[in-house]
Amino acid sequence: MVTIKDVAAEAGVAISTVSKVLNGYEGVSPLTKEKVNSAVTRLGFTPNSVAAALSSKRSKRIALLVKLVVNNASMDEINMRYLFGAISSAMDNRLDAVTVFYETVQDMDEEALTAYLKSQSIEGIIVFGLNREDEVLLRLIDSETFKIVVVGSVITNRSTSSVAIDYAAAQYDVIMRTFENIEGNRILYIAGKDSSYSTALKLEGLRRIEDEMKTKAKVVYGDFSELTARELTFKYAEKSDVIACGSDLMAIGAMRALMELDIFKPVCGFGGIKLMAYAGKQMNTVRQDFEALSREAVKRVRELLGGAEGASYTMEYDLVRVKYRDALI
Amino acid sequence: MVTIKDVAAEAGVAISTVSKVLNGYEGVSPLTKEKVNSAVTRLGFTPNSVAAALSSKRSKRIALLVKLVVNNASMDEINMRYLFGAISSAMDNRLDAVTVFYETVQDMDEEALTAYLKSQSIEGIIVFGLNREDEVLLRLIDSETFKIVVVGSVITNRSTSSVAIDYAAAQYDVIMRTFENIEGNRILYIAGKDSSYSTALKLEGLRRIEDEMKTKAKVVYGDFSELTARELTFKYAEKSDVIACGSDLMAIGAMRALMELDIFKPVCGFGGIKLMAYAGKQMNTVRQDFEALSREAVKRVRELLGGAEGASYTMEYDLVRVKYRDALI
DNA sequence: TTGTATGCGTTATCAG
DNA sequence: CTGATAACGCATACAA
Repeated sequence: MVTIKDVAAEAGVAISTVSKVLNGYEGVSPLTKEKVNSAVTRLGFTPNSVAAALSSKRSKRIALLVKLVVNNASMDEINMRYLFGAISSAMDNRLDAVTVFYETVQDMDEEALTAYLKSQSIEGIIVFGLNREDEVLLRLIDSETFKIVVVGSVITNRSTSSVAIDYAAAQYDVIMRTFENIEGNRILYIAGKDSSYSTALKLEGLRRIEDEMKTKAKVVYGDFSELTARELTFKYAEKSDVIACGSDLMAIGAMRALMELDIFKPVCGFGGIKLMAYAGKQMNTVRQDFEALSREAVKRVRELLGGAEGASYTMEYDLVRVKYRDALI
Repeated sequence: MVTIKDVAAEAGVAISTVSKVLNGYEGVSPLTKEKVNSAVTRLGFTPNSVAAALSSKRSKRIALLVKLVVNNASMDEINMRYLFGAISSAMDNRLDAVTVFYETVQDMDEEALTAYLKSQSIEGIIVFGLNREDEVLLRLIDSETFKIVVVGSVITNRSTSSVAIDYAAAQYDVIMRTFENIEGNRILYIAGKDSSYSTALKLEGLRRIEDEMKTKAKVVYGDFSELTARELTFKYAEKSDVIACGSDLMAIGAMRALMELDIFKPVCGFGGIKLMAYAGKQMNTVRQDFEALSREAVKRVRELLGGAEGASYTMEYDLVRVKYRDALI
C-alpha cells in the first residue's frame, strides 16, 4: 500500500505538507502543490480513509435508516430511490454512507442503539419514513446525540433537520385537480395511518378543501394497505363523487374495487410511484422526486455535521396523471 | 469517549489484556476476563472499529454492489431483499457492509474502481446481478484483488465464490409443471438477455425438455422487459401451447397480452417476486429466497476473507403458483 | 498468564 | 510557507 509517507518522499516534501495539499488547506505554494500532486498520480496514491478518520476524529460516516416493510412493493421502489439518491450524493460529498434497516435495530433500546451507531463511528443519520410509533428513534432524536435528517416528516431540533414536501398543499392540489369536470362534492378520503406524520398534514389539506367546497369528507383509515383501501371502497364508494387516497398503493386498491363494481369515480393517489401505473386506469397523483429528497437530505446532514443548526426544508412536487402504458418498459 | 485504556485502568490490567478479552483470545484467566468484562459494562465501553481496522489492517468491510435498473419494479423488490439479507447477516457476522450502486461506479476503469474500493478499505465484495457486459467488474474479478462473491451467476476463481440456484434444473422443473394437464408440446420460450449468465443455464433446462418431449421450442429474447414480452406474445402465442419466460416480469407481459387476445395459455415465470401477483391470473414460477441467497453470500465472503478458496454454492428453490390475491395485503 | 512497546496512516499543532 | 512530531484507539510481537 502506498501511503502519504511515500508521496512525501517522492515529492521531496514533508508528510504534513502532503496532508495539507490533499485536504486543500491554505498556505502551500503552487510549486510544492504541483510537486505533491504529480507524486500522487505517479504513485497512484489513494488516501486511507480509516486512518484519516482515526486521526481527525471525524468519520464522515452517516447511516441511512430505511424500513423494509415486507409486502409493500411500493415501498421497495421508494426506498431504492432514496438509497440511490443518498448513496450517490454521499459519494459526491465524500461522505461514507452505510445502510441500516429498522428491522435490524428495532429491538434495541436507545442506549444500545446509540452504542451500536457509535461503535460504527456514525456521526449522522438520515431517517426515511419515521412515524410516531418509532419511540426509540424519537428519543434518539430528542437526545441530540447524532446529527439527524428526517425525510418525509417535519420534526426538528438543534441537531435535527427535516426534508419533505408540503403535504397539506399537495393533498389540496391533487384533490382539487381530481374534481375538475366532476359533478358533486362528496369526498371519500382514505387516509394512511394515524401514526404517520404526513397523514395529519394531508388531512390539513383536506380540511381546506372541505371549507372551500362547503362539504364534509368521509374520512377512513386504510393503513396504507391496498386490500384495506379496496374494502373501504366497496363500502363507501357509492356515497362519494371522488375518492382521494393518502398513498398510491391505496389508490390502486380503490381503483380495483371500482373496476370490480363496474362504476367509475375519479381516484387520486399520493406518492408518484411507477408501480401505480399497474392499476390499469388513469389517475391523478402527487409525484415526489424521492431521489432529490434524498440528495437534499445528504446536503443537510453535511451542514449539520459542519456545525449548522437543524431546520426544516421544503421540496417541490408535481401533479401527474399516470397512465397504464407508463409501466410497460 | 471511553477507550480500551480506560477499561484497562478500571479493571486494573494492561491494555493488551483488555484487547485479548475483547477479541476472545486464549490465554486469559477467567478471573481477569471477568474483571475486564465488568469494567466494560461499568464504563459502557464500545470498541472503536476505526482504530481496530487501522491497527489490524483488516477493515472487515464489504461492499454490496447492486444495480438500480430504473423502470423495473421487480428489481427493486429483489434488490431490497438482497440488501436486507446481506446487511442483517453482515451485522450478525460483525462485518461492515456498504451499499454501492453500479450506476455510480460504471464509468470508472478497473484501476479507478480498485482505487476507490481500496480507499474505502473494502476487502470483500458481493456482486448482485452480474452480466457479461460488465467488463470492468469481470476484470476486477479476474485480478483477484478483492474477495468477491457473485450472486446469481456461476463464476469462480481463487478469490471468487458464487451463490446461485440451479437455473437449469429450475427452468426444467417449472416448465414441466406448467405442462401438467395441457395438450400439445409447443413451447414459446421468452428468454431474458443473452448477456445474462443465467440465461444460458435456463436454456440448458429448456434443451432437456425439448429432448424429453421431442419438441423444438421457439426461443425469442424479451430483454427482461414486460413490454417486449408482451409484443412477442402477440406475435407468437398462437403457435404455442405453453409460454415460458425467463423472468416474472416478462411473464406478466405475456399474461397481459394473452388477456388482451382473450385466449388462455399457461404461462410460467422465473423469480418468485411478489409483484408478479399483480398480473391478475395464476401462473407458475420459480421462487428464489433472495434473502437467503444473500445471507449465504455473506457467509461465503467471510470465509474468503478468512483465507478460504473460491467455490460455487448452490441454493434451493421452490416451485410456486402465485395468485392474484397474494398481492393484496 | 500478564504487561510493555511499537506501529497502523493520517491529522493537527507548533516551531522554524 | 514548510517540516518535525505528538496524538488517534487499538492490535500484536515480544518480554517478563
